Amino acid sequence: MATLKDVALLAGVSVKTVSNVVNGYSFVKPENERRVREALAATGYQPNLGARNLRRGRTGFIALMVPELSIPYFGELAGGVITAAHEHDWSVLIEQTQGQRDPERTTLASLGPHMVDGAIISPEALEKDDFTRHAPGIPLVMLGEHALDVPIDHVGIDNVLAARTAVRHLIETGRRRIAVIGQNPTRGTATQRMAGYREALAEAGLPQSPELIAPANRYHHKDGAEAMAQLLTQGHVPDAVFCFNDMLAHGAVRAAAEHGYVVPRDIAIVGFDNTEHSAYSLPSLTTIAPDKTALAQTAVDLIRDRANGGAGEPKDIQIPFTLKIRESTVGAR
Amino acid sequence: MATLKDVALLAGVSVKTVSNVVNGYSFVKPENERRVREALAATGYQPNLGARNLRRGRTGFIALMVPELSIPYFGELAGGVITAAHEHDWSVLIEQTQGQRDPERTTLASLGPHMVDGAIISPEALEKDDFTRHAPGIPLVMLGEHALDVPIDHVGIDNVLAARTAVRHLIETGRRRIAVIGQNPTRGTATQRMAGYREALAEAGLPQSPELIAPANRYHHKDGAEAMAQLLTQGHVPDAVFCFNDMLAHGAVRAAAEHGYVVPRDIAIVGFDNTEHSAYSLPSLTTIAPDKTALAQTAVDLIRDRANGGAGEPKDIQIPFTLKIRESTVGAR
DNA sequence: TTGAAAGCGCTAACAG
DNA sequence: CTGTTAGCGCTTTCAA
Repeated sequence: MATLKDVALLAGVSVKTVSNVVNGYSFVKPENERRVREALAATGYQPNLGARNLRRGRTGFIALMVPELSIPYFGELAGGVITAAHEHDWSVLIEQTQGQRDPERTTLASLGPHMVDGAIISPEALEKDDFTRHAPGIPLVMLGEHALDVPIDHVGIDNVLAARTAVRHLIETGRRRIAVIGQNPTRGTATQRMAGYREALAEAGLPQSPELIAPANRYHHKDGAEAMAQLLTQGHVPDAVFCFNDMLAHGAVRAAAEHGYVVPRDIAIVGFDNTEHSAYSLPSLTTIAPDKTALAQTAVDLIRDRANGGAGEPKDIQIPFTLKIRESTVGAR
Repeated sequence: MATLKDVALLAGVSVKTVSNVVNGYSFVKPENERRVREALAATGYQPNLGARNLRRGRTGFIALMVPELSIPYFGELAGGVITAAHEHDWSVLIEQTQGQRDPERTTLASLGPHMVDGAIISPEALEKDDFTRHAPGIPLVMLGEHALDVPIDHVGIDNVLAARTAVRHLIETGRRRIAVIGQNPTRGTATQRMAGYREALAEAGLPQSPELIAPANRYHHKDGAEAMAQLLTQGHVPDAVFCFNDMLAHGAVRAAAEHGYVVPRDIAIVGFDNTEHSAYSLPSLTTIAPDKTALAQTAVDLIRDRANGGAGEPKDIQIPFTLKIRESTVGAR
């Protein structure tokens, strides 16, 4: 691999001059520039980013920490982050945590200022303590939850309100026995969505029935299907279910069908995330749709601001969401 | 940020000794080790990976280039690659190309030996020429397609055989007018799957009807739904459809339903990729299931072998696949 | 305008 | 066992 020095030698000039040409700095004597360019081409010189960054004190990378890329929501989000990051000449490093505290903490701690220029983290189980202890010394932005009282930039949607909106919709369409799937005290997301669920019930004067609250460890189809099956076989048949993400919801729809219930006639189901599939499933899924593009953009912008030395209070930015009303609650088909 | 030197100063030893302790090298006098460890703790020392890698001539990163992370198949695959890479102390950098030649080429060219130690690429539209011109000088492994005759390690499934298997299954279950959705001459994947489709038809002595071949530019639900709608409204009603990925298939199922056709009674549908959703949709989707974990593992292993200096002929590794027979072709429910 | 030289933080010879 | 020292490839004063 050709280095600056090689090029300089070949062109018969100093490293500085070559560096100047490469970086388009101050005026270089045309004659020299020509020779440098020739040497550059002849050697096929490619700058060593590692060395350059060492010198400049930046890395050219930002990290993105998500539970699992195999969850379509995070796949979609990650895609958006990569796109947004490219606009600031950043490449994106992705780490997975399974939404568990230990991997989240370890990953956080491993994020040195020498690896990445900043990190976007989507923590589920992290505690305040983990932050204070393992602050990686780089700009950080939290994506999604904000149950933690830590002085870090945050971007997300109003989870409590979103959950309340979803449940309210079920109530407005006449449902009364509304179950929830996804309860999980170790997940920040779950806690907030539970709160919204309870608020909506309270608001409508409906009873809170513990037997209609189904926990879920992971948030895959399987978990939704199992939770739904359990509700149905234990005789706690709801007339609607609010699921904490779309995968749980699709699993629940399937389980309901397998048990002979028709969605939405017998049971209405609403999800959360509006992943691409939900507009095409049978029935299509009513769900909360966060503006994922804005989420990704904003997160990257926040990192950029801090990386450029932006100081001041941590920001907390709310991104809009909408409720997509589809067949799983109003049964158009 | 504390450096080795700071630690050495504080511990009253040389940098070398600190480096030895940090890297667990040769025996260090216990007394010194203790002092070093104290200093390490006191300063909260974190090695500067950039500098270390500069010295070692490695970067600690591998790149993964995929069309879109928002396609669940690639999300699942990327998750597997990240997991496998971690076992070799690599972090994974993800780049998206939209399956288009230009971004693929640009990304390939930008992959210097100083950015990453290797790259796993899942090219769709790249041509041989692009490789010879923009070879990044790092270990490369192609994931998925292998239409190109370039001397690069490759891991994938036998696409032609897989496609043939899928179509054969349709024929065996009595289908005769078998359409295909996803044809696209610029995509390597599509070309191979078309070949398998044709082989299966020929094998069974079925006619090849051009009007049953529906192209698709992108491979999302939308594209599948549109292609299906077009087939149906133009009067080319098939009794089965082979879709080049699961998203197209789900879109097609939905469009069929919207036009009043029942899957699989009127039209059987088979997909490709076996993304998580396909086991839970209504109807669940018959699809080709590549062993994604093996795919990811093997790709990383190939990079590792080359990065460790492994020479020799480019390898071409075939990963097994199975045909998951589900409701969309045999209608259990 | 260009060259020489220092140094980013680290590792690896090479002495001691 | 440990210290000294020379770079890895690059950018950046500082002089010339």
